[in-house]
Amino acid sequence: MAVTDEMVCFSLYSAARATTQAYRALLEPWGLTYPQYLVLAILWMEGEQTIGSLGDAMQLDSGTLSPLVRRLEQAGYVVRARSSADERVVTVGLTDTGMALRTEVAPVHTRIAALAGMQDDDQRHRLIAELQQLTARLQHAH
Amino acid sequence: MAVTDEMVCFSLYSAARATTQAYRALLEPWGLTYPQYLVLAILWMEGEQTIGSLGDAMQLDSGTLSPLVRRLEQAGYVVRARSSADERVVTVGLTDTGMALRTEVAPVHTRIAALAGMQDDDQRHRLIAELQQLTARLQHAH
DNA sequence: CTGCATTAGGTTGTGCACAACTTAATCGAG
DNA sequence: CTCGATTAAGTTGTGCACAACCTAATGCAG
Repeated sequence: MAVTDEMVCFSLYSAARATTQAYRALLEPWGLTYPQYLVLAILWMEGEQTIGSLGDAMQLDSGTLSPLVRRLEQAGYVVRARSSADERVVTVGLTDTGMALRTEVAPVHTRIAALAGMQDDDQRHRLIAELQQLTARLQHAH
Repeated sequence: MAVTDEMVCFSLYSAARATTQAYRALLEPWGLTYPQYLVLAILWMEGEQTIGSLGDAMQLDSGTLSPLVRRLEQAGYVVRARSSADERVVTVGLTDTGMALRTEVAPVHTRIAALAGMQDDDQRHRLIAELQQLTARLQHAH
C-alpha cells in the first residue's frame, strides 16, 4: 500500500491525468488536446463566445486561453475577431471546418465516460456532484 | 447550467486544479509545488528512493521527474547520487533540511482534505476507491 | 469634457506532463 | 567473452496552468 493511496488529492490528480490521457488517444486523429476539445464543445453547444465567457466556463484566465485559442485558430477550427461594439472584447466562433467536426468529435466525452465505467446516469451525476462540492469548498477556503 | 457541468471529465479536471491551487497557497512559505510535496511525502514515509521508484509511485516518467527532483535538490531539500551497485540508477534522499520540514509540512495533505470536506474517513475512502477504479479502467482501456 | 479607475485580452516567465529521442550501464544468449 | 537487447535516467520540444505584468479601450465621477 503506497503512501499516496491514502490521499484524496493524489487519487484526483491521478484520475485527472488518466482522463486527459484517454482524451489524447481518442483525439489524436484531429490533433486536439483535452482543453481544446472543451473549447470546441462549448462552441458547439452554446455558439459564439468571447475569451472571457470561455474563461468563466472553464475557469481559466486569458494567460491560458489566449495561446490555446490561437492554436485552434491556426488549426483552422475557429476564428477570432475584435468586437465592433467593444474593441477590448475578442469573439471566438467556429469555422465551417470546426462546425463539421461536431458529428464525429463531440461524442468523445460520452465514450470516455463509458470507458471509465460511468455510463450509468445516476452514478455519474452523484460523482459529478461530489466533485463539484469538493471544488467549491476548496475555492471558498481562500 | 453550463455544458461542462454534465461531464465527469470536467468535474475531475476542475477538482484537480482546485486541489493544486489549495496546495499552492499552503506550500507557498516553502516555495514547494504539489508534485514536489508528493516527492517529499514519499521520502518522509518510505525513505530513500530512486527516480524509478518515485516514477512508479507517482505514475510519472523521468521526463517529468528529472527536472522536478533537480529543483528539489537546488532548493536544498534532497540529494541525488548515482548508485554504486548500478551506475544507471540515481538515488534520491532527504537532506537534514528536507528531513526537518516533515513536522511542519507533512500534515498539509490532511489540512487540504479537511478544507475539501473530506475529514470523514469512510467518505474519503469511498471517494478514493471510486477514483482509483475509474483511473484503472481508463488505463486498461488502451 | 477630463482624467483616473476598471475591464478585456495579451505577454512573459516558471513549472508540470508527456512524447520522442539520446546516452550510458547492465544483462544475457550464444 | 562478446555483442545486441534491455533498462535507467536525462534531454528536447510542445502545450497547458498560472502568476505577474502590460496595453488599450471603456466607464464614470466631478
